Amino acid sequence: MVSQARTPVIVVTGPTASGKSALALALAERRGGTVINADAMQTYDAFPILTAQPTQEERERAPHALYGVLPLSETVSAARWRTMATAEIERALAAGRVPLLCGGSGLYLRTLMKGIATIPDAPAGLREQANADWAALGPDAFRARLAAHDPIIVARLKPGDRQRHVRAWEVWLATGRPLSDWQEGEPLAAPWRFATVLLSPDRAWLRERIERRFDVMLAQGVEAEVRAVFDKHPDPAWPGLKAHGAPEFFRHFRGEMPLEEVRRIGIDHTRQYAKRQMTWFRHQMAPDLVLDPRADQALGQIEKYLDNLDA
RNA sequence: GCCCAGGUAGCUCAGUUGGUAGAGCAUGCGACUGAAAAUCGCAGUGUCGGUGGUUCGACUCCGCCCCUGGGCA
Repeated sequence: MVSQARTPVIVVTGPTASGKSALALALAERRGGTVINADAMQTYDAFPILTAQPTQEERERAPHALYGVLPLSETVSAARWRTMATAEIERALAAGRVPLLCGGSGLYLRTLMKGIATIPDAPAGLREQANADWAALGPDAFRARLAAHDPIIVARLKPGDRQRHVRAWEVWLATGRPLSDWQEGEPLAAPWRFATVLLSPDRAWLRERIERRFDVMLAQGVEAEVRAVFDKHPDPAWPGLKAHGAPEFFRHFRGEMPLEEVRRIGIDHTRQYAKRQMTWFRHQMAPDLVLDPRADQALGQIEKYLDNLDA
């Protein structure tokens, strides 16, 4: 048994449907770990099936944290997740357990490991107004208005990138200080050592797996799960409603799309997301261990690596 | 069998009065500092159903054939 004081925080990441959860659970069982969710969508409580959260049985095999902890009406962000994850890591360590981050939100993991600029929260409603401005003014005028206060950020952003322009404007309005200026500040570094494991699957294999998983979700009753939320007429702006497949199911419920198309588009979007994740990991991350999830010895390789760290 | 409408990128389709083609989606590649399952950027690809003809030149016009959908028998 290795000394837990020397054991780093373990990070298991990779594209969606690559087998992160199963691997993390196996590791947690063998090392006395707590699995901590590092996936934005899985923090919401509304779509456990659609977002592929661990099942009840799986959660009984080892402690799990940050799964389905926020109502759909709330918004997670990288910084908010970092705060929650930090608390969970500390709690696990205090209980003598190995913190095991598991998830595919690359930005969140980077925010935790390398930090992010500290910026005050913007008052509610500002973002909504900024989005409305973008629609009313059009990209060029919105951009010009922002450039008058934060030329640096405007130079960095692609002209069509509504979301980031809106964010920059919101920060300027809320703080009177340019976002580019805030970002100059020293990010808070995490106090722990991390051991990062990246699952890097073959694309064709993953594409097929994503399709199969969608069919499994259908068999498990995702349609009813999404329907229950649809029937409550949620605010369409809630970020949690963007889980792959949810917008398509909504259109289906409105009679605008056959189920077969929901399936097709849901699968397509998930595959596109997996591609974006792989691009992110390839260029934004330097993992300690890169594994092919198809390999049976993946678990063994990780344990060997961890044991060598402690030796 | 006859009539009509079609056969153009992987899919759905556009293509002005003849000058060898282009959108959306899909795909590939990339960016990424508080919505990240988000938000964006860039880039392919085509025996224009087949075949003969008219023409300097045919995806565009004409003949024949094949296939698909609809209608009439």
